[in-house]
Amino acid sequence: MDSKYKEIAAQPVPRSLSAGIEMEIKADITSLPKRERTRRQIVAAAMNVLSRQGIAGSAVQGIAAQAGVTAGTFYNHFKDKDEVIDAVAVWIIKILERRAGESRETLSLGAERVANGCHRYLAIARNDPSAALLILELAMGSPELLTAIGAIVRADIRLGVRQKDFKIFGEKTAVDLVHGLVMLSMRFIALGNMPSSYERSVVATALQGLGLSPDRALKLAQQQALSKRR
Amino acid sequence: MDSKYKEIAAQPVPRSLSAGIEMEIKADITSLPKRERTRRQIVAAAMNVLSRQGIAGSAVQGIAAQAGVTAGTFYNHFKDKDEVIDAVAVWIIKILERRAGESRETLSLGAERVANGCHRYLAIARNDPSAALLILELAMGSPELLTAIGAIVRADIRLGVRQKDFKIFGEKTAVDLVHGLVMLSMRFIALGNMPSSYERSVVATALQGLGLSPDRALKLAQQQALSKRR
Amino acid sequence: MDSKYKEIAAQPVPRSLSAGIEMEIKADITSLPKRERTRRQIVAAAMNVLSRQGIAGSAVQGIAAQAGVTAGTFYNHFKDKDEVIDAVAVWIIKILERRAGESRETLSLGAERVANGCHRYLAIARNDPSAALLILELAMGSPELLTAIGAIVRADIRLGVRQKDFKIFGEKTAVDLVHGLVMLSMRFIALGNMPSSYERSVVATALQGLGLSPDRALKLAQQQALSKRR
Amino acid sequence: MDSKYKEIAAQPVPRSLSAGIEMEIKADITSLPKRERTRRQIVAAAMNVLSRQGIAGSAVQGIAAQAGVTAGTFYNHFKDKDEVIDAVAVWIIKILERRAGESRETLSLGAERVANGCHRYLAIARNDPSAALLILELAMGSPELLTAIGAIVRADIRLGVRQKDFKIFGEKTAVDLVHGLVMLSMRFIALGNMPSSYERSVVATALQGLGLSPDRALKLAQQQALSKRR
DNA sequence: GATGAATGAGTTTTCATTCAT
DNA sequence: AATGAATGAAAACTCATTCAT
Repeated sequence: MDSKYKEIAAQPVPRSLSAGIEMEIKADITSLPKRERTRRQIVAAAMNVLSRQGIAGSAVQGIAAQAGVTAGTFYNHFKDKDEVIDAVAVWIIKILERRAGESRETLSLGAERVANGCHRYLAIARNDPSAALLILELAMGSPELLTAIGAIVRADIRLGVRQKDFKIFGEKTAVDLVHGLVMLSMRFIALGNMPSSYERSVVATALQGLGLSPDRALKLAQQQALSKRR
Repeated sequence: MDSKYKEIAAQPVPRSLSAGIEMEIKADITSLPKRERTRRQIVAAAMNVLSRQGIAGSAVQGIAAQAGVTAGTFYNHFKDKDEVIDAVAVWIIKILERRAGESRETLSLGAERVANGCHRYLAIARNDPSAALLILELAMGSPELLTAIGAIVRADIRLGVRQKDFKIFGEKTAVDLVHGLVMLSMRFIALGNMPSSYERSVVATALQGLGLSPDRALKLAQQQALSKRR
Repeated sequence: MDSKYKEIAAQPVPRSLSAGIEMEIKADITSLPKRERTRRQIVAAAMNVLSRQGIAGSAVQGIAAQAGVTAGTFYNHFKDKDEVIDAVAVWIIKILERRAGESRETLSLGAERVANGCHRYLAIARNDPSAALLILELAMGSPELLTAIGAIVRADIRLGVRQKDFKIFGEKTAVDLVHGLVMLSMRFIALGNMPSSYERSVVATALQGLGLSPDRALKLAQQQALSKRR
Repeated sequence: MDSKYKEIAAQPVPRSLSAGIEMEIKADITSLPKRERTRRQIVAAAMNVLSRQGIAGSAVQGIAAQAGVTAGTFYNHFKDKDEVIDAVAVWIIKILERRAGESRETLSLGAERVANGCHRYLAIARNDPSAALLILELAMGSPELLTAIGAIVRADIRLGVRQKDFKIFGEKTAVDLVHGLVMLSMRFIALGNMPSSYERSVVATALQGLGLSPDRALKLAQQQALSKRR
């Protein structure tokens, strides 16, 4: 029965960042040529459905229904299921990069930027657990997403090293440290309900791992924690 | 088409630790009563198939075929796919714990133990990429596995703290640091082919994240790296 | 083996009322939009298969094959087996009601109507044993069908009571009397081959149970028996 | 998994007539030779499981588990599932006949006996709905059970006719009247909760259908209703 | 470009039944 | 006689994908 998928589509999404990402994908969609408009609608719908049901649990028909089109239309725009998943990943990277760019502008220290970046990711997990879990799931599946996200923090770390704040054993390892810790913490935050003190502790630990003294690590973690939402 | 599953079963498994784990599961299987013997055979087969095809990509039929029984027999022993996956996870934990226990006996310092443990996990990724990826996938799915594995390193960290080697912001965060970094690195090692210098760098970074000075971190990382195989 | 279901579909249906009901369901099907057309085809096929094989003995695949579609298509139209069975029941009620309405128009007495109704059901059993058995099976499974059919005879009984023909102990019990007797007789007629005198005897007994004198009961039973076919 | 069936077996049976019949089947089982003892145990278990889960919903393995034996043993005693169902039917007939015999001894009038018999069946539905539903289900499947049970009431009706109480149109039809009404009422009682006034009304209606005057019918229905339990 | 309808290959799961011990 | 283990055939249901209109 097709109605089944309509039902899934009808379920309200709790006001959340997933809706946030979904909305960003659909932003100024009206100004686009028709073909691109439908495509975007489908990608946004996929973002929505994938975060709610997980990758394996999502069906093309569900995504199509959520987008308000039929499965046939889906295949007019995407070769197969994987292709739309890739498209979602690409959009997520794009959006995360933009957000990262926005907040980094005002911060001059690499350490600050790293702290800020970590907090931003942890906030996603807190404010929109399902989007966070989707990001993690995507990251597991495609090393590209991992690398892309890594590129951002890599630049910040390099800056921090130049500023003599960080002492690291290798750029890649340093990125992995931050990355690994943050992703694992995102999972815990998204799944359980960790106290917000956990988030600060995570960020401080990451900074210490990059070579900061415990004191400075903690101080920076606190500082950047302030601007929480988003 | 049933032959499909036979083909899967027939594919040779590259000489690997998965075979290693698979073999450990089947060790002294002959001395067991028949029921338990079959059950073990299925668990071992599941270990084999799951690592080759991933969790979502594995079918009960395939596991049964690999075990040399029919799907019906599978369901005589396990309620469903999830149950056998849990059984695999339990076995993996058991085996990892045993291996961890063996090597820790000779090490008195928490820092040494942590270094050694990290190296051990990274070695799994190097020697048996698919088993490593399965472990990672299992860990993503069930926080219990995560916690179980975490318990081992947690004890080592606590020891290191008592010995004034580690300076941490919280036990959980410290565990997550090690865990997150090691798991991410395992993925990279399993997927690409990282140089073995990467492994040392990873371990050193983890130790520095726990509060060790760069020098000692690096030294310990080197030291424990020696006993690689296994 | 898929051919199994094709064979079932290929078996000729003995010229019968089941075919009758099946045909009524498919009547003017060509004028319908495609989706509804297929749906009807499946319901008609279900009617066919269910009467031949019983509810428990019927498989979705068999119904689909009989309808000339695949099982997948079946599930595009019905959530599960139960849903198509319900649809069959609804159609049967609809058809039985229509038929009842047609013959009642010309009869002014409640007693006549009851006699006529009973004969009509018994005729189904005689003319189309398997359809009758299906109706009985459906009635056992869902009290709603029972109630729906009951509503028809209930009105007739009420009329007869107002006309001082019937003396009953309660409307429900009266309905149950007619219902119980007719359904049981339908079974006997459908299974064995009872003489047509049995049918008259059944109707007379029902009328006597409703309070008619033996003479009038028998007379009415004879009278209404004349218009047999259908 | 086999444990599944053990769980079913472990569910407590509400104190009931089903347990009653089950117990009667197992009565003085200890004095029997081993082979017969096991057989009885299985039949009793079948009675238990069939009433709880319906015929289609019962599995051989469940019956075996309930009997405390394995499925293999089941097949040492019965050719197939149908055979044990037949055996249950046979036992039910035997028990119902015995009970009927017990209460009829004291009643001299056919009308009394019929009234008493009807009440006895309705009481089964009230006191043990699931056993009643099983009896009905069995009756639908095998005309033999129907006939066997019918034989009892047939004798009573014949007696009533000789005593000039009943005026009927044929013995078979008269039996069917009683039978049909009682079985349908049993279903209603077993499924919903009908008031006990319903039972009296049912019996009165049956008697009126056999030719009794409304007054006598009602009086006898009341009279025989007194000895309810069992 | 979009639709809606159909497909068919999977996949899980259940269960009556067999059989060596 | 009983067991316990295994079997294999069938059934329900899902879903990615195709295609004529």
